[in-house]
Amino acid sequence: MKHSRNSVTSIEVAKLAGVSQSSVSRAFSHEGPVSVKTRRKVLDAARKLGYQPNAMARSLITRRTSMVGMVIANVHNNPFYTEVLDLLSRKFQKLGQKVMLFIVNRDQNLDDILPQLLEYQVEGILVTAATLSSTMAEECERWGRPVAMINRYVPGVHASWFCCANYEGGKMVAKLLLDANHQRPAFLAGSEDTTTSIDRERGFMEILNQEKVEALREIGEYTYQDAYDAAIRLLDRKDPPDAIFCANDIMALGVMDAAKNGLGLKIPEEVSIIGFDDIPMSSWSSYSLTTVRQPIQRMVDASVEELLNRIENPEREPLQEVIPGELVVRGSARMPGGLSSGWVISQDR
Amino acid sequence: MKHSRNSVTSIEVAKLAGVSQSSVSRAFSHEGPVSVKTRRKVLDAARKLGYQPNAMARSLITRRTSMVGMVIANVHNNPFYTEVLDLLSRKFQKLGQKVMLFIVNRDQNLDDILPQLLEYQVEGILVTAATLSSTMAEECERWGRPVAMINRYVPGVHASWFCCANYEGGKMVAKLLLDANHQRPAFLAGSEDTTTSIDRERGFMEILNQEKVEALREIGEYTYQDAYDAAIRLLDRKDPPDAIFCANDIMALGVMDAAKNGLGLKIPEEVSIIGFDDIPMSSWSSYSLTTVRQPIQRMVDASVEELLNRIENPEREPLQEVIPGELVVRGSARMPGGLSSGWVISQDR
DNA sequence: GATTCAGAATCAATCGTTTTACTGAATACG
DNA sequence: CGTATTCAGTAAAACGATTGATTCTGAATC
Repeated sequence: MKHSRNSVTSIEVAKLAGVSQSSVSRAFSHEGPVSVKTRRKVLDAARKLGYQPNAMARSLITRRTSMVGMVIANVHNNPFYTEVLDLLSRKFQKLGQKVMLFIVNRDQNLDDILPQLLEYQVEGILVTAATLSSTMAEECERWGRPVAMINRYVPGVHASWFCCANYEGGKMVAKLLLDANHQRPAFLAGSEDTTTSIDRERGFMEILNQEKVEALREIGEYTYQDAYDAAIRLLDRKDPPDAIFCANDIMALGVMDAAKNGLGLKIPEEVSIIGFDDIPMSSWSSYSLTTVRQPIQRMVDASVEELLNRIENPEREPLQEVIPGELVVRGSARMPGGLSSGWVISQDR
Repeated sequence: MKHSRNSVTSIEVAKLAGVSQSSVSRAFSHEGPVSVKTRRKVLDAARKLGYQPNAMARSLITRRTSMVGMVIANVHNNPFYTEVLDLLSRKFQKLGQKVMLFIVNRDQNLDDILPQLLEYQVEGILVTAATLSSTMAEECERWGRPVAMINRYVPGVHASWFCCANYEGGKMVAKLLLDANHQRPAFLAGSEDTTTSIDRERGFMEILNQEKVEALREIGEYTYQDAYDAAIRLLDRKDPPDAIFCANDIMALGVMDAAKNGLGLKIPEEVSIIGFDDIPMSSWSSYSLTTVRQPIQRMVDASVEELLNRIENPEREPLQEVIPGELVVRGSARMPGGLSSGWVISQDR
């Protein structure tokens, strides 16, 4: 089992360049005094040998790794999180951070993932669409490993998080449906254990209750197919809803297909459908889904910057922020007079 | 700039447990002789202090990191690669490998990514949907870092790769279209610089030329919108095609929307559309796209296993494999008699 | 020509493990 | 009883870098 891996060390470079090993180090890390002459000699020798500093050895002494851990769920069934993953990864890259990736199931326990990340000395952890137990989060923070979350929060825990204004988004949708004279709205929930679905529903119901409008409710996993099936159940009853607000876009698309192709209903004439996220497919002409757009870029930027910030300044208190989304009006829902496809309404109107 | 990071070391554990530091090491790595008594003492002390071995220090001496590099492109605009990413990541996880992730643009030069991976001592590199220059690949291999690619190959380079049988897939589609009496097929190419599109087109054209059937051709980026626009150009001419074979599914969906919603054409009565990949959206009832399914699970399994295999056995010659896809018959293309929606035809029929 | 002094180069300690070689104690055996 | 033979445990040398302390230059100053 011989492993003849890359074994060009700074010592060999030093030997070839005729300088000391520390000069090689100095020439690479732009610290300390090195004359242009020796630097040139070193760099030449390094190139000749194909030398590259060993990040493990470096991090051992500097106690910095420039690595962050990234834990993300729902990548395979929700394009929204694909986009988050993509943006996060690129942003970290641009800022010189290496990313150690773990893709998990939404409900998967992270207790065996985090130790691995800590073993590898990641300097911070970014969790998206997966839920961290509060003890685990505290654990990380206590060891000086800041944690930032996107679209999840753990009440009372010492960590950063950035969420879309789900509650307010739900309210906004309810208001619009009522304004457009819907009589019998329904909410299609995603899994019960995610704060996103819960908060969106709470906001939605808040307004309906206020106006004494009763709402139907169905539930499914966060998938196209589950939503499709749930929609059939919902729309096939004797007193079907005239509007369905779905916990996210993927579900809304399933609902649209169920209504249109499954039951032959006209959208939005016979039933209005609204989603949440604004994934790329929602703007496709077969769907033209009216939805609440999540401020994805801002969530990504904010969380990454906050994480790196807290890595540099461990004493800093974690930041938490609720970022408003905006309603994107397309063709899948009847709208109040004056609002037509193409409008984008920010949440704090 | 004080960083009070996790600084519980094996020495402190040793002190608390009243044993030597090497015994702590022994107790953790299940190597060497340790009595149950001392192991228990060590593990107790470790738990009390929250000790975890430092992977950097370990890898420095063992010269193993259990890390692999993963470079992937097109994640944001092609759900197929999202799925690949997801499966790859989980598979590596299951096999105890940590993944260092880089998401790049398809046409991005990897010359600045690879050095970073090598610096961090990844033991192998898995490249998907991005293209590695042959010198770079050789470089990695020469330093004992095996490279495996999915859906890309570099002719003559010493690396592993696993591709879908794109050429044969193109042939299969052409045969079916001809068998179903299409007179005027078209190919909608993705970017010119990807072997996938090129090979699929080559196979497609091969059969058409053989039968002396002329084909139209359009080109667009691998995106819904580009394909939509290209389809309009294609279908709006005086002699429009009666079938369009698209370089991938995302493009096919754009084409379907252009035909159906943009130009009011009936699918498949007025125009047949076929894609490649079989992404989840293709089975949605609004599309019901007939397509060639890539053997994604097998490609992932094979490439991961091959990579790890070559990490353990550096002298092993790299493996290369072309894995057949299968035609999934749905409703978007007229089929020869006897073939109806629901059929799945493997490539080597 | 002796003295300073800054800048360049080197020395050597260090990071937190693994692992080889060695010590000591306990057991087995003739 | 004396000597092999285990087996557990320890000391110490790596691994490949960074970095504070130290020495070495050689030019500038007096």
